[in-house]
Amino acid sequence: MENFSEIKKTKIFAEISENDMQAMAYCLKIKFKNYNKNTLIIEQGQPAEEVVILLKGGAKVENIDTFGDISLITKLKAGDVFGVENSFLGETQYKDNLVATENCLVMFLNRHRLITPCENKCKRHDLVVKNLMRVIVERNKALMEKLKLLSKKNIREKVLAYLHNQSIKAGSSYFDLPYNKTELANYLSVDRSALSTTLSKLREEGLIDFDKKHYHINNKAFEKLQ
Amino acid sequence: MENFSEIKKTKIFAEISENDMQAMAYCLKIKFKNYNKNTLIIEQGQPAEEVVILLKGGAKVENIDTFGDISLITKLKAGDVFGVENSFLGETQYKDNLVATENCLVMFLNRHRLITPCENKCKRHDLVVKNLMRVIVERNKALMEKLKLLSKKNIREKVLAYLHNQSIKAGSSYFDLPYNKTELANYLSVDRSALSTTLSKLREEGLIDFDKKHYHINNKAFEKLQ
DNA sequence: AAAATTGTGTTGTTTTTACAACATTTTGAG
DNA sequence: CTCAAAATGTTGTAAAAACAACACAATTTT
Repeated sequence: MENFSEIKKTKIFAEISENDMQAMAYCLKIKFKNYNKNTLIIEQGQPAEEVVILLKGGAKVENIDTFGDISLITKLKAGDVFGVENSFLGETQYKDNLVATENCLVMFLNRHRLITPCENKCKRHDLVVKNLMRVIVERNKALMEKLKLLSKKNIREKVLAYLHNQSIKAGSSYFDLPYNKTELANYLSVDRSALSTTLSKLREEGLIDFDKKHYHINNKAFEKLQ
Repeated sequence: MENFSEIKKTKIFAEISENDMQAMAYCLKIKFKNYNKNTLIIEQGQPAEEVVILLKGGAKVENIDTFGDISLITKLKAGDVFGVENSFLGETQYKDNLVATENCLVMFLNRHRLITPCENKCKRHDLVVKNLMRVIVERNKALMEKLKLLSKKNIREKVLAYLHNQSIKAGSSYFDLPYNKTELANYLSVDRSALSTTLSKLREEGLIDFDKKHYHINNKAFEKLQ
């Protein structure tokens, strides 16, 4: 099947065989499309008729608020999903922009077909729904984690807590962030230059070290968090 | 069935008949317990073996961070659910405190039984899973909404955006908040006295008005948000 | 390889926030 | 109803953040 090697790596179609996938392809009205770097894949406010899966490349999710300010919600990599919540809530508009940060191959699924398992025709549809659920709950967890970050009193605590989280996830005190400094400031909803100052101070104090997107957090910093 | 009038009002058992409920009761190992006001229903860090449903009364969800600071996550009312995400992610610890803010009647369900529909025995189990999913997606949406609030640059914008949201939800420019000023400050992660000052200023400018938990947002304020 | 664009760190200034202290009001328990 | 506890609004001060401007570095484009 076309692009199956990428499809099987996605969170939603994990554990699905090529045969089963074939059976579902028609039912889910699967479509594929390529996007060039820096092009808009989904525009905030447009009718949300499809669930979007990133098969190759990378993208970012952005939100434009009523003041026109743009904030970076998150970055997506191959296998990640966009617009799932809409399906379950029956919401008819995408609430964020999806922008290709690299050349992308994108898969579209009909959102109505996705959540209502069809009789007989496609066998493993129930497993897909279960996978979907997992994706949503994981996002839920990520959102709560970010919420805790943004609830911190000052930039210093936000940064330390974020680096601490990422370090835990990487399973090492050395780790890479998906963001450059400008993006990190945006992600943490703080001023870029203020973030830069804070990072420099933390480095000066020997609590952290960093180079480009590569970071190291010292044990001493962990202690500060206890 | 015991407490069925409350159970059928919950989000998870919406549309379930008393007969079906009866059939599920054993399978889900349903238990009931009463809690007095200001007592701890669930303690952060304890083993998460059950999903908690508030049948009567009110409760608040709090999180204690590594610094020992307590933040108010949300308030629950009759019919609301706690600890569902744990079930899906197979997480073994509750990540927040659940505290009764009034005398409560609480229902506990076995988390393992909840997400794995049992064969034959309880008929409408699949509908329950669907309801659960809806609950999670709705919470997801609420989390994203709060995230957008906390991303705002200053208290003024946070408050205006929050009041705007609540006004939309209420479908009127007059509405009640579930929080007093102290709790609102906590919810928005800002200093209480700073919030108080901001609210006073907004009232002085004629953008909003309020008395206790009752608020009114003026059209002028809406315009500021465009 | 050169040029243009974007990212980064630093500094000084202005604005906003947190913090602390207090008087007053409201709430809730007995 | 009374009294204690909690919530609220206000003020002044200290701390932190946002903002703006800039030089330099890194990256991307051509």
